Amino acid sequence: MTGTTENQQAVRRSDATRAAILSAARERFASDGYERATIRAIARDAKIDPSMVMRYYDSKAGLFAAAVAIDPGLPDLPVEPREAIGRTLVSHFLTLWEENGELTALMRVAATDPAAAERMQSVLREQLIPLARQVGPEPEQAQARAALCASTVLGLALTRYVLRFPASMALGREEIVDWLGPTIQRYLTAPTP
Amino acid sequence: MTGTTENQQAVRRSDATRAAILSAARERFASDGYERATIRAIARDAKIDPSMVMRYYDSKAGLFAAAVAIDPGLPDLPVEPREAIGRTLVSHFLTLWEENGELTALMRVAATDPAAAERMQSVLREQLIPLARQVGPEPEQAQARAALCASTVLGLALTRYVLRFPASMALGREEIVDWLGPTIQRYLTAPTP
DNA sequence: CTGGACTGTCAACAGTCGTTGGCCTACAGT
DNA sequence: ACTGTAGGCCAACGACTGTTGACAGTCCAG
Repeated sequence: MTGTTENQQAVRRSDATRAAILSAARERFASDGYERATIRAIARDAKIDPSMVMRYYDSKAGLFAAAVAIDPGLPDLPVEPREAIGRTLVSHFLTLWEENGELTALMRVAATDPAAAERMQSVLREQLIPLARQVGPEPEQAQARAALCASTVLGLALTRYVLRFPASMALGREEIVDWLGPTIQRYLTAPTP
Repeated sequence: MTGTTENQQAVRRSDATRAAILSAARERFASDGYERATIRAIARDAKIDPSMVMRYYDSKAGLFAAAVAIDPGLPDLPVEPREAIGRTLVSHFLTLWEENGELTALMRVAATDPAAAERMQSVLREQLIPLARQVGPEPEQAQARAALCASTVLGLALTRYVLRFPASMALGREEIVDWLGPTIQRYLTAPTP
């Protein structure tokens, strides 16, 4: 056991270093992608030796996994009133992306790494499809409806946070909710066209 | 001059090799992204020596530029009837993406390479914004409307061709046009919400 | 005070990458 | 037939990568 207490969760002296590594890794992965974000560069940012990264996170893949571990927390969304679910979802996703830079990193990497793509898909499978089944008509169409919602939301994230199109970054938060809200609402609740 | 004819466009003996390199490069870039698609692997696929790639395309960057040179050809789209522009655009984009695998390669690379991202943005700037200015009300909002359309279409391409979400790949062509068509139509022609 | 575990540094390994230059072969123009 | 040039292969360079092991200082428990 380490630390000054006998608590089950020990406070290690290296926690600050671990956090510095993780923070630097998130920035580098988000801006450079997986391959171009080198362990040496991350270590330089965190002002430690590259070998420390290996000691604390085993490998580059392990570091990435730790850096993008995040929970979108969709299940806690208020489903009522049902006619506002579209705007609620869009608004929730906007804050999620703006608060967590690791989502940009995850998406940049997912573009070329199947494992990261699978991780993004799990959000759709475990959170968006159940939600579509819950609020939409014809539960057997929940897959299609959820896929459309994912494409809408991820499309905005792509042009705004990953590709950084000026025209997309210029959109105001309210503007986005006003335009995308009804779209999501229709995908989730409208009858099949 | 080379070749058996005196035409202004000489037929070089190496044209077959050039084409083989370009084809192999498109496949590798599309499936692996820029960094993981090595010149050695591309050369192996094309059954030639890696140094030939350098001879014909100068560098890896030059090869990539040649591999993703493509014209979306939006300007020739029929604008009439105006109430069908949404479905027309979606349908056009679908065939475009399904016929040209290099678009997937371009998007995969654009996720981490600013130059490729700029190239994607140029489509929006030079083709989508003018179209929005042409068919939509309030021309000063053409930027925002075009950005929303780009996010819609690229979002579908992302989930369907890049991330390959099963739920998105399961959507039929008609289904996509039926759902996304009205969305694009609204983004382009509806009054500001 | 002392031993051992923890935090950190340094140098090096083995592999891969893009890229280069030399060399051989085969074809085309004269 | 002869020769210059283009097509192609081979071996190697230098740089950079993830990863490893040996070594030094630091802290805490006994």
